[in-house]
Amino acid sequence: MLTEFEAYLQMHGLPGEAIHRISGLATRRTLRRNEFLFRTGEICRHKVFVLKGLLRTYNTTPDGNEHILQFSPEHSWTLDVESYDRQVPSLAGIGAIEHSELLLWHKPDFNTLLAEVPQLKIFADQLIARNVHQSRHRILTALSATPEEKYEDFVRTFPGLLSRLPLRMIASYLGISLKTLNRVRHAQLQRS
Amino acid sequence: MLTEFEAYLQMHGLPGEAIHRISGLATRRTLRRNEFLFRTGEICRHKVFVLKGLLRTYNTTPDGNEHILQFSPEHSWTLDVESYDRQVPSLAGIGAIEHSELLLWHKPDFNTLLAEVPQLKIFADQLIARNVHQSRHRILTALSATPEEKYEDFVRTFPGLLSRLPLRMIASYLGISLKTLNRVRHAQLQRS
DNA sequence: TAAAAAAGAGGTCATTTGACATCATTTTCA
DNA sequence: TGAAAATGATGTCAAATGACCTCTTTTTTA
Repeated sequence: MLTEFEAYLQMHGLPGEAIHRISGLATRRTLRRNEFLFRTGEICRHKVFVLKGLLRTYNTTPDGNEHILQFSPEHSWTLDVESYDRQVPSLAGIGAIEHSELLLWHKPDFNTLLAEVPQLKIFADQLIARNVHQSRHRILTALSATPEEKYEDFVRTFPGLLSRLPLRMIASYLGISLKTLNRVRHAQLQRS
Repeated sequence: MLTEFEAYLQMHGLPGEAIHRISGLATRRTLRRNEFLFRTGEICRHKVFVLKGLLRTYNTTPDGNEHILQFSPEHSWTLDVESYDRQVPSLAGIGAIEHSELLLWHKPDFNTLLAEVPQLKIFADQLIARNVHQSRHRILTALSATPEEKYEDFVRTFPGLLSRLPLRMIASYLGISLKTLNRVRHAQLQRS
């Protein structure tokens, strides 16, 4: 029987043997709601696949405001790029919004896999490409969209997350205040 | 004798034979000031290296506002990721701010190089990683920084570009109005 | 289950920001 | 070189936004 993760890899075209090797080096971890995988200042040592639950990558500004860079629901990958790549203390932290189950790979192990399993390298490159596209889109939205457009874009892009997130986190992700988010939502109700 | 581009590749650790193959497939192109490499709606067919000059990647919103996603000065690479990767009409355009000289590679040619010159693939991966870091940083700045902080960050990050760009383009890059940019600059003068 | 904490709705108000317009200066290019 | 275009500085004003506050409801947890 395949685990859920193995089915995920199979669905993305990886052959059985590759799947076996990748799974073999993973360790499992559970995070309770509001628990952290690591906080600002710690080093991001693992590549992370989210089996179940929902994580957030956040950054805290000097004045104490928290900004959410990314939500990572089930079947997504996450890490703090900068900290992982260079193994330096992170500026961002990752925490669980819901009770979550993760698979972790130590960086050296994952690098070994990338070097020895060509299909994994190809798949990882695809994920990075998608990430680059999404970043572009997010930058453009942040630059040019009104709060209303940002919210509509969020709803369109992550329809499934809307009901799982407190509004203040959506506001934090969009870079607007909770007040403004409420105004947008209220205006939309008026119109419909 | 090495061309400037070949020296650039050598400086980044690529061996002579690889450099030769990469150069061999490039074509040159000159853009005059305000000329476009391609506009919104066209397909981005080339990978681009800027030998001299300065390009901008911009996006025009439905209401006619232009937003600058990226400046590409000499010795940087550029393209419209989405359009290049999938060979679909671009949402962004690329144009010359200054008279510029470029090297272009057709996508199939560059893919051949990536497949056959392992050092190029490694180098390209490094460039992508840097791009991902920069995107993160830009997203965070867009979300959390005040106009003043955005401008200071710009000056810190691209000290050399400041004098080469009209202020309205800097404002467009930062996602603030020219008016606000002027206010910020004026406030800084007051203080110093 | 009861107390505590978090979430969120909404009011008020000061501030920031952008839209629009004008004018002087600089740059471009025919 | 001289006309035309672009640049950018600045004023005015209205609108958008966030900070701060209170109150209610929901959720968490001890």
